[in-house]
Amino acid sequence: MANKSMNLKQLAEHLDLSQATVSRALNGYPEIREATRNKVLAAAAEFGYRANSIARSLATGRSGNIGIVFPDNFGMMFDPHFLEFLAGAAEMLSTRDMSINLSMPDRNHESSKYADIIRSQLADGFVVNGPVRHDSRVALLQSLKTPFIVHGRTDADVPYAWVDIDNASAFQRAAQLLIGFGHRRIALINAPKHFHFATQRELGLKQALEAAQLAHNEGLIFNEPQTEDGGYRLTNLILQKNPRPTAIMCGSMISALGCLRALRDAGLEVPQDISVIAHDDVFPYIRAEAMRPALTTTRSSLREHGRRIVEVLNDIIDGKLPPNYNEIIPLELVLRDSVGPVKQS
Amino acid sequence: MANKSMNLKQLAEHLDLSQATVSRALNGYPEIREATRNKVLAAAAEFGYRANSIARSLATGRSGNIGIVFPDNFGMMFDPHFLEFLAGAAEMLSTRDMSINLSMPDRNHESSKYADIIRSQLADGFVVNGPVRHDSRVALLQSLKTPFIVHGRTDADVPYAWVDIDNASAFQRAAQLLIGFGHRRIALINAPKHFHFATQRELGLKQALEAAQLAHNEGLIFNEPQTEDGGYRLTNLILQKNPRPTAIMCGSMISALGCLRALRDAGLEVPQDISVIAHDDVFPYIRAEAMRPALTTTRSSLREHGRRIVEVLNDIIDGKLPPNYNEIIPLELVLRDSVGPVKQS
DNA sequence: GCGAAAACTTAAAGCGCTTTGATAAATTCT
DNA sequence: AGAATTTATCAAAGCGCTTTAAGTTTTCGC
Repeated sequence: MANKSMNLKQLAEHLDLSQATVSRALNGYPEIREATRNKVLAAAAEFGYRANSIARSLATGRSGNIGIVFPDNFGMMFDPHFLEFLAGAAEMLSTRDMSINLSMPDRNHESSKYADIIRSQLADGFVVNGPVRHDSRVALLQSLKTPFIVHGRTDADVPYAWVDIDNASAFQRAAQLLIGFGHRRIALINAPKHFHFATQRELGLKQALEAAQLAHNEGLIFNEPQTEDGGYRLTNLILQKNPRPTAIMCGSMISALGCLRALRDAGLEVPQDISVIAHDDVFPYIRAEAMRPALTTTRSSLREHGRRIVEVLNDIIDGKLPPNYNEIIPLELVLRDSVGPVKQS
Repeated sequence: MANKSMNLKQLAEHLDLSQATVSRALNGYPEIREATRNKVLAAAAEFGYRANSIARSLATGRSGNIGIVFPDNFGMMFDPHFLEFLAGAAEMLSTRDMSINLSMPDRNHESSKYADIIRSQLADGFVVNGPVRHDSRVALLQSLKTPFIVHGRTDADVPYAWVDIDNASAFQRAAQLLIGFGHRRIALINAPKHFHFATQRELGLKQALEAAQLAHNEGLIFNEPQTEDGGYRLTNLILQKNPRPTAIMCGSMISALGCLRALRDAGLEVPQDISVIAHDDVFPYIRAEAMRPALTTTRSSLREHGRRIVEVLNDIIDGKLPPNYNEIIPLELVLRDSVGPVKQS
């Protein structure tokens, strides 16, 4: 019954109005009398009428979708945090009756996926995830003349829209905290170098060291995918350094898990023997506050990023914001129990 | 240039053919002469023509999308494995020029999201993720007369399409392995009881115990979201039991991580002091084979599930498979190093 | 009360495709 | 060779909506 629903024509006939009037009433055009609009709205509600979005898209040229193409950074290894981002984006879009068009890049002709989606008019704009420093997608999307926004940043020198956190200053503040506790040798378990955020985090650490007139920590920075076992392996490497670092910074909660595992295996207590700070993307299944000891973290909710970024992207699509708009989402340094003064040895 | 691309009309004019002929040639209809078809194909390639999918959808009534609505099981807490599933689904769809329409359920009027998507013709079918035992979505989608498939199963007594793994027999086999090693008290860190798969896993364990004529393990089964800190907390609880269980089964690699953390904190060696088996959904960032010791697991790739399920769903949509089709994907029991004989005390 | 402006409503075109039903050309059958 | 098929192509309708341009009615100033 409510299944094969009524279309505009039938609704208009039922109301004894033209399709145009009904359409306008539904879409909030001003030239419709209040009485008429109410009648239309009531009937629409009664019959559960909802515009066929395909037809609407064809007429308006707008799909009502935001395109997201899986980033393929490490082959087919997708950062689990990405789901949190998607959830945030979907959540915000659902309040606007929009949705995500999610697809996988073609293995053969890489970049063509975006062009395909545009030509097929499947999305009104894109969010680019997991940008690398030299990311071909920004040039591509620019040449495609389609609205897009990058979650994070690239090294591109052309202007484009992005929303990011201030990775450099976050890690600088975290490092300052460690330095304040007397730490001099600070190791960094970082994402691969081709990610802009990874270079920024390294920069932040180095700036903090410089500001304190400390030596750079050569040989203590590692760039790898932030997996659990990567964190484990790299921490073991770090522990073999001589003199041994007294603090470790981890780029993600997942690598932090591996790091903590290695520390326990080595019989080291946190923070008595060694301090740990991780970056927390706020991932409900792995919570920094539930660790023993609770982890001190730089913290920024990817869910929130997802929400905000589609908000901005929509404004860019609507022309309310310029196509080179950018925004830095502030992040917190959450002090918990995994950082302490350097052990006197 | 390649941006605002040619449409069918222009392509037809260029070729001096009717739109109908060009359309048919492109879509592989048999009544087109080979020579003509080749000419059309060549021109399409030359101009980078690609049918506007919105227009096609309007004409055919098919959207080319599979709808996936975020499952909202624990409030807004989304299982990170879900991303792997999405990746698999997107991957398979991309080979068919289709994509995923991803959206979030409305907080206010729950179920209406599916109806909205159908009325808006945004998807040709749905996959239902994270089914609970009494899941209203199957009845809803059935009443909406739309093709759908469930990833997993519910307790519904009506027939519907699903693809699942045999959780019961997987956990039975795993438990048999433990029993073979002399384990008598086996704890289970399981997902909440309202998930069908959780009840099946419990059933598998109990069947194995029964078959070995062992007492049921009352008080050793825990049902909670499979988080890292949940695994930690529950393992601590388990370790306080008297007599202490000699083996623990974990429903996910994430809870297994917490479990192992608790065991190390308690100074217990795996497998010398206690054996551990986990279920591994194949999550590249947390790998059972990279643990110390490498974890023995029941193993089934969610990525693969995603691929297979959209394949099946498409066949259901096309009428090649019945709407109550179902399939059990086999899973492996991967023997590694975390299971050993019971310690003689 | 009249003309002009404002307020409302409508018919119809158009979005870019697929598909039906008709037509024209090529082939086969007596 | 002419009728009956088969094959290849086309013109036009239709998918369900939005929006333009044109009407019709109401309101208002004087």
